[in-house]
Amino acid sequence: MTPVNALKRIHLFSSLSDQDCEQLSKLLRLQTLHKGEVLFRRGDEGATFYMILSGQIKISVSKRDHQMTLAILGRDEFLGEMALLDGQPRSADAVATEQSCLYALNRKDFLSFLMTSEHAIHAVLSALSIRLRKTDNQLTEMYFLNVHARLGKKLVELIESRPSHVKNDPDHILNITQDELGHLVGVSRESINKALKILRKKGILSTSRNTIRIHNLDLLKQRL
Amino acid sequence: MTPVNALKRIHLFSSLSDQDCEQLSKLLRLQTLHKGEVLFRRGDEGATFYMILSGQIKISVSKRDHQMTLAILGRDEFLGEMALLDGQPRSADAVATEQSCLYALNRKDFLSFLMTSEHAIHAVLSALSIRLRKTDNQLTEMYFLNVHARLGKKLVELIESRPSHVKNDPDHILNITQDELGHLVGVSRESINKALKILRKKGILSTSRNTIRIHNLDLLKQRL
DNA sequence: GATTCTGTGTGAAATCCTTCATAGACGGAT
DNA sequence: ATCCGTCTATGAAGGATTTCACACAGAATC
Repeated sequence: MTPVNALKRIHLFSSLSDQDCEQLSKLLRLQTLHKGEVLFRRGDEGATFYMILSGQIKISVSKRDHQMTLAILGRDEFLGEMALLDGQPRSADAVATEQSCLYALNRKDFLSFLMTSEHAIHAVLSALSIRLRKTDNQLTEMYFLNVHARLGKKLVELIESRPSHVKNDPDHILNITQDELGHLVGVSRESINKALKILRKKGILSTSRNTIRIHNLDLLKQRL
Repeated sequence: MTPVNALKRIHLFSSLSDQDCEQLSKLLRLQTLHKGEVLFRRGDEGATFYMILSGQIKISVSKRDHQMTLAILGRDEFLGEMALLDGQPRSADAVATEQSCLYALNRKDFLSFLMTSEHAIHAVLSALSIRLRKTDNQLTEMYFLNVHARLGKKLVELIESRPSHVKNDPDHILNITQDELGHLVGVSRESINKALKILRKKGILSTSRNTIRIHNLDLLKQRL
C-alpha cells in the first residue's frame, strides 16, 4: 500500500486530500514499541502527539505499589493531545501493553495540521468530549457504586468494546488478569477476586489464569 | 457599554473583529437564572452552548439522596459544549447556585462560530483538555487519597481559585456548607465534619454556619 | 418572641474494602 | 522433570467511611 493510502485509513486523517496526505506523511514519524515499553511518563514535558496504528497503549497513574488505569487505547485512537493543547506536562504514564506501532507528530506540526482540517478539529473535539464524559462517569460511579456494580459494568464495557467472540463458542472471553481488572475498576485484586467468586457461583462466568469467560452476558447486564 | 464591547470582554470572543462580534451578538440569547434554577438536567437533549457572564453554575450528578459535584463554573467560563461536540445527551445537571446571567448559543451557530475563529477553537480545545486533566486527577485522588487528604486539597483549591481575602483580615474565608463540601470531595457530610474537627484542633481553621475560616493556609498546604 | 428550618457537632454501630498471610495452580525456562 | 515466577483463591483482621441517631445553635419566618 502506498503511504498516502495507509494514512487515509486513519479516521483522523481520512478527509485529507492526496496532496495534504503526502505533505503530512513527511512530518509523521513512525514509532514501534515493544510490549511493556514506556511511551512517556507522568510529569514529562509533552511535545508529541501520537496516533495508534496497531497495538494497545495503557494510560495509567501509579503511586507507591498502587496503580489506577485511566484508559486503554487501541487502533485508530490517539493520545498525547492534552499536553499539546493546554501546555501542561504529561498527566499520566503511557505504556504499550503489547507490541505497538504509532505515528508521532510534533507539537507544531500537529497544531498546524489541526487548523487545516475541519474534519480533524471535529474529531479531536469530539474525542475529548467523549473522554471527558467517560471520566466524569467513572468518577461518579466510583462514588455511587460499590465494587460489585463497578466490576459488572466494567466487564460489560470490556466485552462490548472488543471483539471477544470466538466462532462456535457461545461465551465471551476476556484476556485480562484480575490485577489489571483491579486497576481498571479502582479496587484491590483481592476484592475483584471475591466479587468474581459471587458471579462464578451464580454461573454467570468462570475464571482461569489470565482469562474470564462469560457464559451469560444478559444475566450480567440485568444485574446493573 | 456597546453590545460589541461587552462581547469582547469575554475571553472566548476576544479575538473577533467588530464585524464578527456584531454578527455573533445577533445570534446570542441572553438568559437569566435565579438562584437554584435549573439550566438543564442529565439526560436532556443538549442543543445549546452557554457562556457565563456573571454568577455561578454548578455541574453535578445526583442519585437517590446522594449527589456528586463535578464542577463549579463561574464568570467567563462556558458549559454545554460536550453535548454539542459528541451528540450525546447532557451528562450532568446544571444549576445556578446564585443569580446568574448567561449567553446562550444554539448548536448550529456555536459550531459555525467555532469554525470561523481559530482563537475560539484553541480556547475550547484547551478548556476541554484542562477539564479532562482535572477529572482524571480527581479520579485518581479518589482512589489514592483518603478523606483528610482530599479535603485538604479541595480547601486549598477553593481558596486559590477564588478571591476569598477580605481587607485587614489575615484569614481566608470560604462560604460553603459542609454538605456542599462533601459533594465536592465525594464523601459524606459527617466525614467532612470529622475531618474539619482535626484541622480545627490544630488551629488551622475554624468553622461556623456556612463558613470555613482558614487561619493558616501554609500549614494546610504542607500537610498535602 | 415563638417556631421552624437549616446547618453543625458527635458518638456508636454497621458496612465495605484493604491488607496480610498463605496455599495452590499453571506456564515457561532450564 | 523440576524450578521459578506469576496468577488465582481465600480467610482473618484491621481500617476507613457511611449510616443512623440525636443534640444543639443560629437564621429566617410567622
